[in-house]
Amino acid sequence: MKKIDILKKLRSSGLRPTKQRVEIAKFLFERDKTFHFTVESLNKLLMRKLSSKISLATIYNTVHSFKAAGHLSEVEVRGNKTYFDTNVLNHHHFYDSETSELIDIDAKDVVIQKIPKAPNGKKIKNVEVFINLKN
Amino acid sequence: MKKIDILKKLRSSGLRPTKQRVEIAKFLFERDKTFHFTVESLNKLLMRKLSSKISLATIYNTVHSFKAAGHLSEVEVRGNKTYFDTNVLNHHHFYDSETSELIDIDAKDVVIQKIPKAPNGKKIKNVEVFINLKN
DNA sequence: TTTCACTTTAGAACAATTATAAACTATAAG
DNA sequence: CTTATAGTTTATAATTGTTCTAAAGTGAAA
Ligand SMILES: [Mn+2]
Ligand SMILES: [Mn+2]
Ligand SMILES: [Zn+2]
Ligand SMILES: [Zn+2]
Repeated sequence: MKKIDILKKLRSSGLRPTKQRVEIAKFLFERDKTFHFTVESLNKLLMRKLSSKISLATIYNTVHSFKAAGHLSEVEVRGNKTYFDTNVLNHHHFYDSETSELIDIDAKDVVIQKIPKAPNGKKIKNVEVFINLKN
Repeated sequence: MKKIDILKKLRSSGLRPTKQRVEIAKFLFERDKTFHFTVESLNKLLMRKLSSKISLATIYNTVHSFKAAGHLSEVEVRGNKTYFDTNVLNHHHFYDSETSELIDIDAKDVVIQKIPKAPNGKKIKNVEVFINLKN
């Protein structure tokens, strides 16, 4: 993903392409593989990468804006930090609790044969499969 | 589950059956259906139920002790509170984000046909299926 | 009964996140 | 270009969930 696309991505979701948002978006979206992160880890990586500092509040704001715009998703991981995911397609995860590392699993690589029907009056929105790993 | 079993359960896991632990264990384990809770919700329910107050620190201590003893499990739910579960068997969940309610799914009611193999050097510990609901 | 390791407790400390409000800036209008 | 302004960033305070501390209390072994 090129910088011009970053600008388009921001503008098309009603987000002004500010210096900070562009830096964060470049960092998050100009990569080939999915990136899973917490705000804390993103902050550390950005501090290392960038000369100028982006305030922590801005990182929170931006990540939430990107999520609201559908450019990031949230992954549920044990512990009390929130994990985000640059893969916004429906997919699943391996989770290595030793390293706290998430690995994507393509939705097509998981086939579920049997699933209970949703409770009365409810529908199934989506199914998430979480595979815990050990050594 | 009767009180005598509660005492056995505590003693057999090396936990002295103190007044507080017995009250909490009775509240958690003397029921037919699985109970999903956060420490906050448990605290509120206990305050309502009991005449004497149990300190929040004790509720945290006790829940952690019960979890360590294998009497409770932890469920991953979006948000930054930790959810606990009186069902310690391998099972799955429906999650209704409208009401923040978890509903158990018996392991045998989910059959997975295809799953990717674990990454190099890792093994699969367990598979958790999380079914998000909508109205 | 006495003793003491284990437990409870109030409150402090800590960690993650959100709110506040003042300074700053992208951009649209003139 | 200027200017006006709504949107944005920032430092910092506030809030929330959880863990730590250390003093007082208690279950149970002897
Ligand atoms: Mn989490
Ligand atoms: Mn959680
Ligand atoms: Zn992912
Ligand atoms: Zn459950």
